[in-house]
Amino acid sequence: MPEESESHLRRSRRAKVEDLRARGVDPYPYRFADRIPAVEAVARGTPLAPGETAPGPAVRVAGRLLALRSHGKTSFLDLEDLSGAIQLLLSTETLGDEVYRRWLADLDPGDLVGAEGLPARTRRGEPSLQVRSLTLLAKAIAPPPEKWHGLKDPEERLRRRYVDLLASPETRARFRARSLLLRGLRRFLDEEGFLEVETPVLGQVASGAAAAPFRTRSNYLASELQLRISLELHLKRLLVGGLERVYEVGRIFRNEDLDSTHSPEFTMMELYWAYEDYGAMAGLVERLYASLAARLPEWLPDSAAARTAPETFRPPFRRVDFVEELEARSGISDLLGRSREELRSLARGVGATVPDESPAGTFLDKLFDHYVLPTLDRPTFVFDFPTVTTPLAKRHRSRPGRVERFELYCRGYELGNAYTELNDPEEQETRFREQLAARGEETYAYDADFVEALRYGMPPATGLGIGIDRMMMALAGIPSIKDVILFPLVRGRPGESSVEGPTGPP
RNA sequence: GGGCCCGUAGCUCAGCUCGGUAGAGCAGGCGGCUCUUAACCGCAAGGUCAGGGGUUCGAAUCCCCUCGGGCCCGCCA
Repeated sequence: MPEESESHLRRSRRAKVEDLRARGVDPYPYRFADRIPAVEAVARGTPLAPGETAPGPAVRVAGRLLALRSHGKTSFLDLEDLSGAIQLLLSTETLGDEVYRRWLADLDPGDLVGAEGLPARTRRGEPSLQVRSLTLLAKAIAPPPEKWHGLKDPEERLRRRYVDLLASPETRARFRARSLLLRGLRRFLDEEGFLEVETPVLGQVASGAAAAPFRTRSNYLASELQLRISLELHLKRLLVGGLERVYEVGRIFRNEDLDSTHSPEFTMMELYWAYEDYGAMAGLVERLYASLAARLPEWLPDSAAARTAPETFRPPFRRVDFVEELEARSGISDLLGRSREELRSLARGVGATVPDESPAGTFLDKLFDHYVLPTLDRPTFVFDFPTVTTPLAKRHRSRPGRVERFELYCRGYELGNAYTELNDPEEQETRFREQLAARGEETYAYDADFVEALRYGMPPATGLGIGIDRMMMALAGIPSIKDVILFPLVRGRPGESSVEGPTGPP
């Protein structure tokens, strides 16, 4: 526990804890069984007439006290659990003067309590629980945020997400929706016959994408390790091994900035499907998004996104060709016939500031981002990227200079990236070497064991990658990635839980 | 990496332009109230004005530095 100067609020609550203990009451008891959700308790009271109390049976609810409104001999307490809130009705009439006063004196907003009582409606018609017994389940020493405004400070909402969650039903609903979305995704893939697998986070070299890895060290191996930046190369090894349809939902790590659409650790879903190509994959992606969007109203009710998503993601999705669409939007002809220098000056012309020595594909990507991306306001597959930036995809079966790859875009978000996978070991080796030659540092690391795996024979296959955080953002209409990650990376503050002693490589 | 903005009580915010004893609401304490639901009424209390330095008779306010955060741009899938 950090030493912090105790506010008078905390002192007062701590004093109540001591007082409870002195009276033999455990402020942190072990269990409160047989409770029903608050909304269900509300439903039991709703059919009653105003002023009426049900004869029975008694019900039990548990949750956090939001507000206490005391009127002398009657008091109203709002209790909230994950399902919703219910009003507790306390009166000297049912409890007796002494017990009533004792309970009110013991309790504060933020406390966790269990209540048993009879469903009732107040004279004003509010469904309530006429309380017979009340049990403190955990005394809150720290006072909750203000009941009306909640926790607004964006920094505190991230640093102390638990306070954001306890104070905000909207935040709880958002993260619950993320969980349900993930469950829906797994169910869909399971039903399609895919096996969920787990592959290593730690390895000698992180490959499968172009990104700076986090580095750490194994004491056992006495060597540097890297955290994965992609799931791809291990999952393809599983295709070699005969698992045929596999997917993984896992955290990957890229040593980059945190901004509204990037997080240094984020959740990636990748799947690999033997004996199919990227055309089949486009069909699967379409069905996947349509099925998830259709259920969004159930997962995140009362949201604008839930109302529009089922229609937005109704198949078939629009399909465009990377080069044709870019040429049409930009008015530039013969893009693939142009030199790297020409493409660079075209990219510079639209404000891109990438390094001069970047490969041609980088300049094409910049042009695409400028001319085409803003026009993709409904789900659109972009097909057949130029070969240059995609070392893991198979060359297009009929179009020179292209690979069999598509990305799905919607409203500026990339919602999926798929290839017909390269499975020729010699070509894979060449493409890795070209990458290394072209860019040096941040590029696809050469993974010799992966090439060796391909030499045993990887079936023809298609693969897909979807960033789950962005999928959640796009479906639920949330503009910042920090709002879909429970505990985003934040800078440490002096004096806060620092690690002592040696912590890793210098 | 560049620019703009923010940090005041546990929480939500005034006060800063134009320097002069630190303010409100909620929450907490005491008292009152048998139907409220942002309950209400009365009384009393609550501050490292993010941190450090400077200017000044005097700094929450002006200047500089540091820390933390937000937004935009750039970079990065």
